[in-house]
Amino acid sequence: MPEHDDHHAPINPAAVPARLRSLTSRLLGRGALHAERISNAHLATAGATRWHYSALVTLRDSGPASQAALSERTGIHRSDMVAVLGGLADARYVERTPDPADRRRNIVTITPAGRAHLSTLDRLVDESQEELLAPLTSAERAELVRLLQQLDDHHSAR
Amino acid sequence: MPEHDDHHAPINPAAVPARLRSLTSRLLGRGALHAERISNAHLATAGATRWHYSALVTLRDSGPASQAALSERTGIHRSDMVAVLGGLADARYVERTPDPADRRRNIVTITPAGRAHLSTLDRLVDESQEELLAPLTSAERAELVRLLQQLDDHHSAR
DNA sequence: GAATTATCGTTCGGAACACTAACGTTAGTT
DNA sequence: AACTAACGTTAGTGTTCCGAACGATAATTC
Repeated sequence: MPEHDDHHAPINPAAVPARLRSLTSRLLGRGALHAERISNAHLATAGATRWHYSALVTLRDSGPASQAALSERTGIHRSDMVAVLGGLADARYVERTPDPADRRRNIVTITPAGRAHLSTLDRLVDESQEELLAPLTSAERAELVRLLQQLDDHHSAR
Repeated sequence: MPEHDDHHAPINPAAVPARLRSLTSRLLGRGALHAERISNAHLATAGATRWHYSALVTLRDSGPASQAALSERTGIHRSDMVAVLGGLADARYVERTPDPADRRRNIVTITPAGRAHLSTLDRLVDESQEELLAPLTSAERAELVRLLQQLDDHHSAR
């Protein structure tokens, strides 16, 4: 007969050790997972992914660009960019036209339909960030962004 | 003839748009990637991975445990834990013995050799954190850990 | 006590992600 | 002219995270 309070007690009831709990690399991984799940869930309601969103935002805010330039700006690998733009082009959210000045390149441009779609995605992303950052004050959110940017800038530097 | 300063200039030289640059979910993803690369590179010099490290630390700091308990504490999926412990057991860093009180369970224990190995890994992980957090002051590192813990605690809560 | 329900370790496989290699095409360099 | 390099594209690899299912065992319910 089982004791009700010691039911499924593991050999040792201790939780995550402090060493692990305060490991920044681990916390970053877990934070990224949470963020990824939340963002994908929201964006999926509009049939989009984070990659689609990144590409569209970059096209809107930094203007038309070649696929290589888009890759560099978004961090999406150029071999993955093909499918992302393929999907966006199929939905008429972007247009791919050959660059007359350099025939190796495509000039990718966001369409009016793409802008409309993007404004929906913008809203979904805002909701994602709100859900993700719910436990933090707005000062804390700003500080977190600042620290993460410093980290990224440092390690992305060439 | 190419101009040397405009060599490979993309259609539009603008960089990552601000909207993208300050997106916390994106920054978390990039930070996690940097952290993962650095940690793996260091741990690989001792033939280990982050999973091996997490398991060993948890066994040392929280004591012997079943595989299910280990899974819960480390966040490693129980189906992946099998191979991790298999590797550690092959190297004699842990021992898996059936639990006499519950024959479904294995009791996993870290061996003296495992502790010795772990002290090496501890050093490598410390070096990883130092490399990862190089651009931050020690106050900033503490603040980053605090913020990330708040985030993780909130989203890991059941 | 028998039948059901749940947990354990384990195997298999899938989905997403980041990336490499290679190719034909085009441009730039020597 | 010959070489080198970048472009978009396809195919494929390794890792990570996860769900499904299984036999074995334990706990719960009738």
